[in-house]
Amino acid sequence: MEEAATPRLTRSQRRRRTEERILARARELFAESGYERTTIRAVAARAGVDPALVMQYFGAKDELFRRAVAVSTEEVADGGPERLVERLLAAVGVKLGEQPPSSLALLRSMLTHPEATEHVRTSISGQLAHIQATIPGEDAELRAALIVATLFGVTLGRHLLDLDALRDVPPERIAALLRPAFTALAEGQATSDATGR
Amino acid sequence: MEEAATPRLTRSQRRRRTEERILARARELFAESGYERTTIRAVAARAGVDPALVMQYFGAKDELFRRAVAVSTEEVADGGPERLVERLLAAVGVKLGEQPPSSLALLRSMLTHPEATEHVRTSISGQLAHIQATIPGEDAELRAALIVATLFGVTLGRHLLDLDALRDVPPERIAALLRPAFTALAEGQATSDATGR
DNA sequence: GTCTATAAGCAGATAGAC
DNA sequence: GTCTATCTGCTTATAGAC
Repeated sequence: MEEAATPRLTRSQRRRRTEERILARARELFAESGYERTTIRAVAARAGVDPALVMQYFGAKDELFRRAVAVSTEEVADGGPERLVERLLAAVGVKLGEQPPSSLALLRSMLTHPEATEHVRTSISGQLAHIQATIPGEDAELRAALIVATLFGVTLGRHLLDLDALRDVPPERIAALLRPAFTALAEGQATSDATGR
Repeated sequence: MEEAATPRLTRSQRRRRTEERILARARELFAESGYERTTIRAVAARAGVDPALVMQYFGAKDELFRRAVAVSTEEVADGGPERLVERLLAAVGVKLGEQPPSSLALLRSMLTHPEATEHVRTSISGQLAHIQATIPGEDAELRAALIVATLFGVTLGRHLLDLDALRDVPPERIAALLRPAFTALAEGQATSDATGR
């Protein structure tokens, strides 16, 4: 419509790029330091823009965080009960490979940022319900919860606590060791007399 | 030495009591909201004292936090390899019973407060080394790490994320379901071919 | 459209009155 | 010894100049 000299990128394209860059840097910082310790100023500095611009684009810090963690909701692949353990181990592989920064950002703040807590709780409940549905027996819910908790603990230990014993281990080795444990949880019989009573 | 009217509590006793009360309330708040969101003012308000008094006693917020989480380093009871699983399950019972507020305060901030992260990492490494020493085979370290991670995940899910599926379950039931899984991790053989390669 | 300047609020910490 | 009043610094957020 106008006589613009057709720049290589239109304004809206440039805007989108800048926005994406800010978001990427925000994810990094949220993943490193959590919600509270991450400042708009630091995000802006790392993205090479003015702090006011971040506010202009995202309105408020809450909103920036929400956008930064928005992507991350995974699903455990569907399937019959007999292949459950294999699918779980595949999930282990995924969780222990490269985790997307958006997930790490969410996990990092999950214990201290109420909204993040709720997000994680919902996500876990979803996985749990899904696994539960393919486990037989009346202990299904608890068994599913223990499986999810294990997955959870390993992911945390590796990516957020950086435990030496987990950090540099190939996912396949972990999956191999976890297989009998998951099998026991998913299919095994409960042993009574846990307390020696 | 002096003519004091022997009050029911000496000044130093009163002081110690007040200090303990502040510490207890601080633990509660740190456990609920984490380090960042807990303010000296809020601690003082809950303890019914003046904010300046808290500073007087503890000097700085960091120091208050350090004192609040100081107590919590547990040990997995010692013993030979053959009883390892039973000792682990006993630890489950402990971890799933009432957790001391100092532990919860530490755990709540473990992902976002660098000092807390380090504290937890050290504590976990200690447990890990201990368990590792009683597991045979060359996978000992990794197996121990997976056991600790599981314990960790369950504790977190129950006490900090308040997962419905874990919150109200008697520790004995959880221990019973966990036994075969721990046995598999502590004594079982690794199955190869985790990736289907 | 982008940035400068600044407002407004809240935190931890301090100095000094009582 | 305990509290009042305040300082200093840092944050998010806004208003307005360029």
